[in-house]
Amino acid sequence: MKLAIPSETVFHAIESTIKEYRKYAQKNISEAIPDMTIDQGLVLLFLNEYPEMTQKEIAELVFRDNASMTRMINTMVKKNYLDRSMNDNDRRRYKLEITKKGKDVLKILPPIIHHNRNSSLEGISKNELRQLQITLNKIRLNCLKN
Amino acid sequence: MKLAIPSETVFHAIESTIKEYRKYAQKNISEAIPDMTIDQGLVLLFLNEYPEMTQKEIAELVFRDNASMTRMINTMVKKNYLDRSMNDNDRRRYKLEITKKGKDVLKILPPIIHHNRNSSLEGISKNELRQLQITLNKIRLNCLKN
DNA sequence: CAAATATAATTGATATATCAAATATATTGC
DNA sequence: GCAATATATTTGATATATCAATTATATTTG
Repeated sequence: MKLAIPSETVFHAIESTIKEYRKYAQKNISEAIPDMTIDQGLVLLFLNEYPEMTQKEIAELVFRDNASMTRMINTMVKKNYLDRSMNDNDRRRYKLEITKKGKDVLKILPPIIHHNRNSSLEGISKNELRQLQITLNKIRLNCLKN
Repeated sequence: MKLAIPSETVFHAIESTIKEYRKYAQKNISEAIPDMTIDQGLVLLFLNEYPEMTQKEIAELVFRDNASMTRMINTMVKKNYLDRSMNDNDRRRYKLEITKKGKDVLKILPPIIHHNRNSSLEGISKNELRQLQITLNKIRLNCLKN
């Protein structure tokens, strides 16, 4: 069986691209907010936009599983970015609130993320980006349906 | 600052695609070889192709850092897929050898990987794939140079 | 309404990721 | 040949990932 060597496949291209982006984005975030990770930042942004969101819903949006989300939120509570308290309407769920420290971060984070996204997409046309999304989506759907 | 919601960005598309592919590919591998992960499989393939490769070189090819590679190889030795012994030419390095169990896996792994790759790329033209690689590479290089 | 089922979140086990610091050996330059 | 430097690998700290099993509460249905 003749197999393309992994590093030449499109999957490797996808993976190395997202890793390079993450490394780059994380570096820029860390410079401004040392103890904040990209993913914790995204969770903050989501919670800010949709305050009623459950952990499960956030997990789906950021494409992570519930267990990961539980642990991520644990560390965010420990780092004092979030407060977790009981939700009296549905006691299986928690009420998640952004702390003062979290709100401060929300002031400086968006421009950094904006810059990360823009600068990593420099020189790529709208059209090219749209095509990228389309092709990626085909791959994703193939994986889901098989 | 108006920020696109993370799940709508191209980065999310990239990330969710590779995750879906990994999940799909891992499922197919696990059915045939329960204790083998995708990445361990790739390391086996690489070592088979390039037996003299150092851990550092493998790490670069599979786009991981040295520390991760050390730990991955530790678990592969523990699972009896690899033997690690001293390299007398350069005693900073190790000699990595694929065990019988590893060789057995190498017989059944390639067709599975082949199938994973093919079926997830169904309905995508050569041209479209080439364009995908080109665009991803632009992003990757933007991240590297910034 | 009670039993069955569904849902939200956690926990345990295991694998991986990154960074920075440490260790051990090789190589280079004076 | 020795000191300075470079290289290969490991280790520690911390964050994350997935799966399966568990807990606790809600909802549905006979």
